[in-house]
Amino acid sequence: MDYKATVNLPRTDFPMKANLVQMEINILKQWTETKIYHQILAARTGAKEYVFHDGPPNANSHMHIGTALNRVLKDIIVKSKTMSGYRVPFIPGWDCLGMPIEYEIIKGADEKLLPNEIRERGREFAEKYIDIQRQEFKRLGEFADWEHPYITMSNEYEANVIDVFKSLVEKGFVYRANRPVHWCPKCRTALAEAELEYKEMGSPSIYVKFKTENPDLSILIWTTTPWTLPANVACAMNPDLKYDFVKIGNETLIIAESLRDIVIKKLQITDYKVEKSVLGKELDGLTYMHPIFDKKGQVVLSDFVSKESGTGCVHIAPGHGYEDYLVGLEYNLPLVSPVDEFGRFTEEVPQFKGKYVFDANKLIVESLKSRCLVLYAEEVSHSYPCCWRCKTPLIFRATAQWFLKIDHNNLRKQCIEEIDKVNWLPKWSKERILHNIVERPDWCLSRQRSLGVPIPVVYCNNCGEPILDITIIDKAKEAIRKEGAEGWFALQELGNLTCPKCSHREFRKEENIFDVWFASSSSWTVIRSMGSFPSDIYCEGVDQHRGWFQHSLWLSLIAEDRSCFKAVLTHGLVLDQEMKKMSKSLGNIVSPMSVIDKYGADILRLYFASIDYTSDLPFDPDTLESIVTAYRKIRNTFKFMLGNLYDFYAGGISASGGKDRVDCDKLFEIDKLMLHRLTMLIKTVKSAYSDFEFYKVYRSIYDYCVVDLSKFYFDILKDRLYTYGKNSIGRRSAQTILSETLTSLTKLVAPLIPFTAEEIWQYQIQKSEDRGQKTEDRGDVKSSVHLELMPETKEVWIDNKLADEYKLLEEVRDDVLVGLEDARKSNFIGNPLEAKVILWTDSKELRDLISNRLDLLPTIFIVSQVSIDKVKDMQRLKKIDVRIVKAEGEKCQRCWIRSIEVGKDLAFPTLCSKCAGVLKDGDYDRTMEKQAIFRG
RNA sequence: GGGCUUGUAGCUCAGGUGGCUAGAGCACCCGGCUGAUAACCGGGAGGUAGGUGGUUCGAGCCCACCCAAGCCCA
Repeated sequence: MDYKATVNLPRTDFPMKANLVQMEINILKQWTETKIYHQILAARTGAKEYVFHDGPPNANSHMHIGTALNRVLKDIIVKSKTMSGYRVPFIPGWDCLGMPIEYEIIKGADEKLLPNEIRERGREFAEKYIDIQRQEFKRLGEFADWEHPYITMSNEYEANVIDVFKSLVEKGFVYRANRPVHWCPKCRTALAEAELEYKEMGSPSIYVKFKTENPDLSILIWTTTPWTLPANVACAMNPDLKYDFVKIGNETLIIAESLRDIVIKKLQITDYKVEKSVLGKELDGLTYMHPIFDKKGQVVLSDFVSKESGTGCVHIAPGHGYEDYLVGLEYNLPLVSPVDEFGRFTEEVPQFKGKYVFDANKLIVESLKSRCLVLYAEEVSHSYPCCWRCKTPLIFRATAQWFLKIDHNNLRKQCIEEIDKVNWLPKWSKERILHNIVERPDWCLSRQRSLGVPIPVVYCNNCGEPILDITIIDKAKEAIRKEGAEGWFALQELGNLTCPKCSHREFRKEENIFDVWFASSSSWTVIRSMGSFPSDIYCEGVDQHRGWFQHSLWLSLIAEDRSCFKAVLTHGLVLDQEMKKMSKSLGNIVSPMSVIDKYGADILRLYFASIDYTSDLPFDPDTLESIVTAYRKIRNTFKFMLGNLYDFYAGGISASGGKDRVDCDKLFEIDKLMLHRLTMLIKTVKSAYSDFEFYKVYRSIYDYCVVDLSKFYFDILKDRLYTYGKNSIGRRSAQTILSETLTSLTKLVAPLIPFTAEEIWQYQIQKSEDRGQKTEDRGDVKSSVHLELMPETKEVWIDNKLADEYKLLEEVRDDVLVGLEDARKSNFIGNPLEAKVILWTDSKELRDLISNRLDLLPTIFIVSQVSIDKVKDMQRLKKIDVRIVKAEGEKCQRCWIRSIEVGKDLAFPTLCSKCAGVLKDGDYDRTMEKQAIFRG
């Protein structure tokens, strides 16, 4: 007789095959309909707020894989903090200004556009991508206030930027100066640090003599930018470096001692003599003849002169170099910048007037050579800053710009102190930001572009005096708040303003706009206006140390006198499988949406969650496949639990009580053990969430599913679940644990795979309703898992003694499994239930441990019998001696365990006593049996 | 050229303050089961710890240098 129909097999229509893409879209629809985000916030009314200010991605393209990582991490934080009891409003933002979009607009236009046309088209362009990205972010499963994002091109936002500027002006941080900045001669604009791209480029490398008034004595300088020589005004030496007077034939060269040999060798000079050595400071004020013009220059001293490269004598052109500029300030040197916005020499350099500087290099070198000033010339390849958009090599050019004075009012020092108060995660991130703060030059705020927030400044029409005035700024702020940037440009009424210099009353408006970092780094005003300043956390990629993190800090420090974030979480960048960065030219770009459309968002999320994001992370298809496999394993673990709980009434899927639930003290020993392990898992996972260590969350949950549940507990449990009486305490005890585990795991996993967690959660609710459970009987069970709190850890469930004992028992089990495998290999047995295991050890401690629960061991090892005995031919394994023999008795046709009891019950001659008892009581699932009869 | 970071089996990760015969899981190979079945269980093989030196009785761990990769800056 076939007893299969009398076995309590798992029953569920929860699909093994996830069909994730469709399932996610359905759940998404449901979340939209139930307004899940707002529902969650409402449910957390009165709870402690966790302020998480979103860094705005640029609205200029579809979501990149790196953005996907960032969004997933942010959402895991939002969801896990929410489930930890916080109220976590999340206002998404978009950056709509700046070169990336402006460049696209200009590129796509047939004709030259006016600034307001660029702004208008930029707006349309950004709006399009905000919508696209919003859809993509939603598709990732992100919870946020999607209908009310902040966008940096909104009137309100731009007015806030002006407001921040006002604070800067009021506190005296803003000045206008002629200063060298990175300049793109093609785009004709100053560029932000972030807009530079270093590329390998060839340049002339020349060693040039600066003759002193003694025609036989020269200073030797080295440069790779000959075109800056017309702007030369000085020659810098290091005060503490030794300089040699090197006599070569009739002439003498001044070269730093530390570089002398290298230089001499380079110049291919064999015969020379060091006449004398002096310290750099002794050469202060020495004059020399300008290499191009008929004028004099002087030696100045500066610490920045390196003893490692060049000649130790540095040609100084304050109009063309930042350090040169600083030296110039110190010595009050003239600022010569004879290059126009197209990168051509002006009439200040009549010899080369109109020549593009990079073309002029050659002419300058020839001119120097003709006057025998060049001792050596070659072509060198080095990395050189280029425009990130048009790839043109940049020049350093002095222009009139607006600056933020970093050292005003001790700001830099205050910033360093503030950095110390912020929690930087990981902690090396603090070093990183400090390096960006300590040495940075004043911030150039102005850009000669169109797509951005206008700088609210006017110039006198008569004398050209720039006027920085609070009332003007206030007027600009109001105009922009009402009508945006155009409102400011259209503004006629400036009050009774008179030029402080010439008293004229007519003015023109500044056409420059703010650096895009200024606009995007004012975004903390968004949370300020919500009364939620500062943010508990900022979370962006490592590259933002020089960008958004840093600039947000400066601005909030000035305006609000404190940092806008309490913690900063940094993640690495997404690279390809070879750890190379993704780029169009390498063709190794992976689109996150293609992954989502093929596998589902939960897979992508799980992928990112599984990797330690603190360093850069590779993205490769093989790993993705392994994540798909891992997901299936996790899913199947849930399916097993669901399938075995179909008849279990727990009194609400997460509640205690319920008629089938077994009290803690009546649970089977191994079930108690699993309660202990579950508790430990919950502890680990919760602390990993709170430390933002999501890969630890993933790994502990995954390992729990595979190692603790699937391989160990479930395997052992099958006999009890399937063959024990349906309502027996043994089966109910197991189900109690399954129920608890199911609920806890679903919650724990919810921030990582929100769709699947929701699917499981609602499936359970649906099942209990199908069984006639009313919604009001559900207890405190919420309609969405995302409304729930993380499972509590109950200290009473912790039993370290039991856990230790089972750790040992599992080691014994491992040995038994090896023994069984050997027996199988020699065809002695097939199924382990054919075996009886005989164990022996000389360790009394271990022998006591196993003999105390000898009756449990067959179920733990999943064999028919176990005994403790010292017999012949035992296999000596790691922990214990093992011998496998044939099990005694006959195979029970229902539970397949061999037992000498089989045959004793005449009513059921092929069953063991346990199974016979179950059948007599009729305590098993009859559905299958009826179907079998019906079919038969 | 400088700062920061990363480098443990094919992949993702473990390995408090140096004691290791370097561990898991996945993938792989072999086998079992057919009552989680487009599942499940078992076993096995896989490593010159990026490299070279040093400190130490002893280094995956500490130090120096080098190599590769990433970001940032010149």
